[in-house]
This record gives sequence, C-alpha cells and structure tokens, in this order.
Amino acid sequence: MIDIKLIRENKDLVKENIKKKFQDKKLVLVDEVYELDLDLRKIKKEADDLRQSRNKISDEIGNLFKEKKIDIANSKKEEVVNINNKLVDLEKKELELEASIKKKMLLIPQMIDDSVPIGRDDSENVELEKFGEPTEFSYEIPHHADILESLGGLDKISAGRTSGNGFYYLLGDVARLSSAMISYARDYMIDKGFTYCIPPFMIRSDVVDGVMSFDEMDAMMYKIENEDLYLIGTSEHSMIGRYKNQIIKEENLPITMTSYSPCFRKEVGAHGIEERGIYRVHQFEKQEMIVICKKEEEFEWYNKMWSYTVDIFRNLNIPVRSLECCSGDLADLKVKSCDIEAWSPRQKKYFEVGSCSTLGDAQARRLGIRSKNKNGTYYLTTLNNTVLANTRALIALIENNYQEDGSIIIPEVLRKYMNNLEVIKKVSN
RNA sequence: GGAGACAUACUCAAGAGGCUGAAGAGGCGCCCCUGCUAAGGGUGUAGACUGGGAAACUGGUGCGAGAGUUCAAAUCUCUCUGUCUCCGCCA
Repeated sequence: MIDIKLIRENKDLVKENIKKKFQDKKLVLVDEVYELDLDLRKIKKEADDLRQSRNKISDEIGNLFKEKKIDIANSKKEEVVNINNKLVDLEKKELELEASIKKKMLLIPQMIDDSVPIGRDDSENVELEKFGEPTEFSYEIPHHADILESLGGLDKISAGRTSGNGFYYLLGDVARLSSAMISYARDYMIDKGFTYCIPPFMIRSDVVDGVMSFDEMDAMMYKIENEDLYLIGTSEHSMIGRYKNQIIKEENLPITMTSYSPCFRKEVGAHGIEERGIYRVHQFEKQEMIVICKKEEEFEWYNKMWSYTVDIFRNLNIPVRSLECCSGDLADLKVKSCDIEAWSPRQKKYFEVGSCSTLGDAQARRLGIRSKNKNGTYYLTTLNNTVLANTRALIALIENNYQEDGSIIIPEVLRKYMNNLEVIKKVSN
C-alpha cells in the first residue's frame, strides 16, 4: 500500500508507475481514490464538528448535574441525542468511504525503484551477472527424479498415495543431503551476523493480509479448517509478521534474521503441478533471510543479501546467475527484486532457486512496522531473500555434481554435516 | 481442555462512569555536581493515528480487538484474542 498523500499530492507519479508495470486498467483507481478521499475528508470534517459539539454538551451536562441543575441537564440530553442521530448517517458514510478507499489502495502497486528495467513479463527480465561458467558434461545428465530414485532417495509413488500429487518422500543420504544443505545455509547466515530463528509455521489472516497481496494469498496459502490460521508459504510471513504494530528502537536496527521453516504452497497459479520430480511441490523446506532497516540502507542490504545466496551456491559447485525482475513481472508489493537462478546442465538453461526482494515500506505500512526519531515515527523498509530451498537446491546440486557412474560428489562444505561422506552412490537402475 | 488473574503511551505504572490525553517514573533534551564508580541533583520536553492551517494553533479518534449500555465509557456488559498462575493432557 502506498501513502495516500502521494495520491493527494502527485497522482501523475502514481499513474506513471502503474503504466510502467503495464497495469493500465488500474489507472482509474488513482482518480477514484483521489475523489473518494476528498469526499471522505469533507464528511469527516462535518462529523468531527458534530462530535465536537457533542463532547462539549456532554461536558456541560456533567457540570450541571454536579450543580444539581437536573432539569437543564435533562433538556440538554436531547440536543446530544439529536446530534447522535445526525451522526449515524455520516458515520455510516465514513466507514463506507474508508473501506472503499482501502480496497482500491490495496490494488495500487508499490512505487518501483527507478533502476527497475521496464518490461511486460518474465520474458523481459534482465540477466545481470553470471557466477561460474555453465558446467558441461561429456555424458548425459538424467532427469533429477531419475537420479534421485537411482540413489534410493526419492519416493513419489507412496507420497501420492498418502498425500497426493506434489508431495515426496526423501530417503537415506539424499534426505541427509537435503538437511545438510539447510544446515550449511543456516550456519553461513549465522556467520554473517544474522540471528537464527524457528518461527511459527501457521499464521493468522491479519498477518497474511499484511505480508502479501490477495492474488498471492489465493494462489499460495493453505487454510486450516475452522481456524483463523494459514500454513505459511515461506517463513518470511511469520518473520515479518513478528513486527506487526511494533515501534522498533533505532538502536536495534537493522534487524537481520535467518529463519528455517517448511513451506506450504497450493501452486494454483498458471503452471500447476504437471512436472515430474520435485521442482514444483506443495511442501518444501527453506532457509530464509529477512532484513528490516531504514530506507537509507535499503539497497546496501539488498545487494548484500542476494550476493550471499550466490556465494552459497558457488560453494556447492553450482553455477548461477542473477536475473533482475522487470517492472511488469514485479509483484505489486515489491520495489525491486531479482532471482538467483542455478544452471541445469540437463536442460542447458538456468532455473530459479531463490528470489531477493525489497518491499520498501509496503509491508511495513500494512503491518505498522515503524521506528521513531525526534521527528516522530516512520515506516521501515523490509527485505527478504531465499538463502536456500531444499528441493530446488537438491536438483541443482545433483545435476551439477553428477558423475558418469551415476554417483553424486558431495561438495566439501557439506561433508561435515554428513559425517564426512564424500559420495552418494547409485543403488539401483 | 477446565479454573482464575491480567491487557493503559517506546517501557514500567496510576486510574474503578463526566474534573483524564490519561498522574508518576524510566526514556529523551539542557544544566549542575563528581569520592563513591552502567552514580546523584536540577530543569525542560514529548508522547499513538488523523483532519484543517503558511504558522501560531486547533478539531476528531484512540487505554488489547470488536460490539453494546449511557447525554457521557480506560472505567459497566457481551464476544474474541493474547499473557500469566493452577489443574488436566501430551511430544
């Protein structure tokens, strides 16, 4: 949600931003909000004046009672009743206008950063930089599902029976490898000074509303029946939600946290779960990082954050690139975002393994995350980035560390989490 | 899950229908002192959200959330949420 003052003072800027995101049908919202806001303020003024006189008269009544002038007091009561009757209508209008403004405001996208490349959709995202040369093999790399199965590490058939499509059993050393990657990612972030956190895996609807847009929520979140609870799609949700309605002392900034959680996603978006393997699933595990800082530090953190992910993947012998999200592909709450993509030697292309975003003050405004200095309170900036998601990282790791005999070399940095195991060997065809 | 207590500003904390936007304190600003060492004394200031105004200033809302009673609610009633204590249950 943007600041409504921006619409009062500079609607053109807001409209220009909408155009940059190719959401022209939302342009009308700006003028609508502008008009509704004018109405609202007019009505508020009227209602406030009435309330003022009500307060005054009520005060007088109190004093009259004290002076035992009961008759005069009783006659004054009628005046207040009259005012209250008038207010009923105005207050109803006020509420309606407020709700209508809020509904529209929630649809108006966050102001994107000037540096964001303009483009319609993900086909116009911009490659920023490559880290490591794409690996080439003299032999074919099988589909990751086949590799995992040949290692005795994946059972989707049973998962289908117990839970349906989009679930999986990870087994043996593959499961251990998955945990090792998460552990390594966690310790890497702790070394960078981030505080480790295991958050709640379910959150209330008010928190959901604060951290994501309606569309996202619909496409992602599982709701618990008969409870006001949702399974988190990422620990970012509980981590940012933790600061809802908090005024954070400046001396405690920036807040830098790394959190672990399972993530649950409906994936009802455009793609659905058609693919084999574990690329797109309903449940995975993720190490996440979040930063809450002052506006001035936004991009310093943004750049640090995505580079941590790059570093971690490089240490797993996985070539990656960073891809900047263009304006049209940027979610409505985001100011700027880039994906980290890993190289797939099988598909000879990059695929997404993480996403780093700054949301500016969008989440902070929705949730009331503020700090305070001598000039008053101000909204903070929230950022989040994937450190490592187990399923995607697993795919990238086994493809890039695949040996001709079907075994997987375990990257050096993970071995201490696997009792110094160096290779995972094939167990079957 | 049962029973009870509580929920006030950045923090602690008074208040028990009108005199309360809310005492007091910490905090914060300035000054003084420095033989008592993450100390003492003085003084000032603010306090959340929002409308109007160039400003001085001024209006409204707001005491966990929502509804209600009343001319008037932090204060009474109901519902919800959370915290703490006890009991039960359990990894």
